Amino acid sequence: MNSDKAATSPRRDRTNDHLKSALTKLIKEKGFHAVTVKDIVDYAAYNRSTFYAHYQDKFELAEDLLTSMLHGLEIAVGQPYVTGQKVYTEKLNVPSFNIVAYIYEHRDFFELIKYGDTLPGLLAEFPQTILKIYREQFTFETINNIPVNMDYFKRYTAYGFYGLVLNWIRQDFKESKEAFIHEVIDLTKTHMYSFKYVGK
Amino acid sequence: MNSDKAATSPRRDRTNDHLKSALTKLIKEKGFHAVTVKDIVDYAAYNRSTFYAHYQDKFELAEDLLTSMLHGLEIAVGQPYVTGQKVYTEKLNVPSFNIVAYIYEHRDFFELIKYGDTLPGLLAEFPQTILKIYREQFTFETINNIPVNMDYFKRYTAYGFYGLVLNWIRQDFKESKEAFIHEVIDLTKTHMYSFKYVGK
DNA sequence: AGCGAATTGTCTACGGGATAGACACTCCGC
DNA sequence: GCGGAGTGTCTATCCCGTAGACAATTCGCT
Repeated sequence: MNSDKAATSPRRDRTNDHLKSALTKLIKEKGFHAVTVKDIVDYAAYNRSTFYAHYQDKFELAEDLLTSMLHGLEIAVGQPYVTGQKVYTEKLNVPSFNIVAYIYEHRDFFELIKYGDTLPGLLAEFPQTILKIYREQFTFETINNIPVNMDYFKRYTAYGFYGLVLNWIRQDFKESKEAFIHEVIDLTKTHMYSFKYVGK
Repeated sequence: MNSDKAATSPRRDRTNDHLKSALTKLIKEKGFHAVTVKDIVDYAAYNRSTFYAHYQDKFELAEDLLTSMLHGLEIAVGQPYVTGQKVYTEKLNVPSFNIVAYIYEHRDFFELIKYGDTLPGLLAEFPQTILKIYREQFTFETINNIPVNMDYFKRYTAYGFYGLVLNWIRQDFKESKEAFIHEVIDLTKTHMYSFKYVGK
C-alpha cells in the first residue's frame, strides 16, 4: 500500500507553493488570461516539465490556489475560541478576531480581488466562504434575543463583513489592521449580543 | 574540468533565493541575532541538511543576501543609458531613473534598513555601494562647468541621494515611486548639468 | 488566408539535490 | 548541574526536478 506515489510531501508542497506565488504575482502583472505556463515556470525558476508533473494546466493551479487559501481561512477563524464557550461581543478585542489577521497576512493573495482579469472564482467564492464559516462554525445571539430568521441573519452579517473587507483591501489596507478590527467590532455590537464557536 | 560539482545551477540558485527570502522575513519578525538555522529551514520548508549543503551558517547566508542585492543594484543602474552618451539633467525623466525602481521592486529587502537588529553590514554597505556606482559608472558635469573636486562631488551627491532614499523607505514608501523620482530629479538639476554613463 | 513563432501537453532517461536520521557538541534557562 | 534546543557534520537513499524531443495547437503578423 506504500507503493503509491505520495500525493504530498514537503518537497511537492513547497514547489506547489512557489508555483502558486508565481501565479499570484503574474496575475497582477498581466491578468490571468495572459499568464502562460511558461511565464509561471520562468518566474518561479522551475522547468516546464515540473509544472506538468504537478498540475494539468494553469486552471488546475488556479483552482488549487483558490481552494487552499479559502480553506486556510476556514481553519484560521476558530483558533482564538474555545468550542462551545459563549463570547460576548461587548468584550470582543483584537486578538480574538484573527480572521482579519489571516486576510492581512495573506494580503498578497487577497489583493487579487482588486484586479479585473483575476483568479477565476475568487469574487464568487470568497464571500461564499465567509458565509460558510458563519453557518458551520458559529451560532449567534441577537441583542435582547430579538427573534430572527437565523439563516438570513448569518447571510446578512456575513456579507456585511465581506463588504467591509472588500473596501479595506481596495483601499490598500490604508486603515491599520487594528483600526479595521475595531470598526468591525463596533458594528458587530450593534446587532449581536454573543456568539459561540461550535467547531471546525 | 567538468567533473567539478557545479557551484551554481537553476535548482541551487532557486533554493538559495528561498533561503534568502526566509531570512529577510525572519529578521523583520525577531531580529537577526534571534534567527536560527532551524527557523530558516522551517519557514522555507527545507531540511536542515539542505541548509548546510548551501551555506556554512546563517552569517554566510546573510553575506550572500547582502552582496547579491547590492550587486543587483549596481547592475540595474546603468540599464537605461547608452555608454558614453551625455545625458542632460534638464531632460531627465522617470524611466531613465531605474535605480529607484530597483529599490522599490526589492523593497522587501531594502526595508531591512528600518530594523534595529538587522542584516549585518547593510547600513554600512548600502550607501557605499551607491557611492561606488557614482564613482565607477558615471561622470558628472557641474552647472556652468563650475570646477570642483570631483571625488568630493560624487561623495556629496551619492550620500545626498542616499539620504533621500533612506527617508523614503523609512516612511514606508508613502510617496509614490514617480513622485519620489521627480523630487530626486529636481534636486539633481540644482547642481548638475549633465552626466555620462561610462560602463558597467 | 497563411506563414512562422510561441505555447502546449506528453514522454523519456538521467542525476543532482533534498531527505531522514544519527552523532557529539555547545549554549542557556531553570 | 540538569534538560532542552540549536549547531555542525556525516551518511545512505531516492525522489523530484532536469533537459530534450515531439506533434499539435494557438498566436501574432502581414
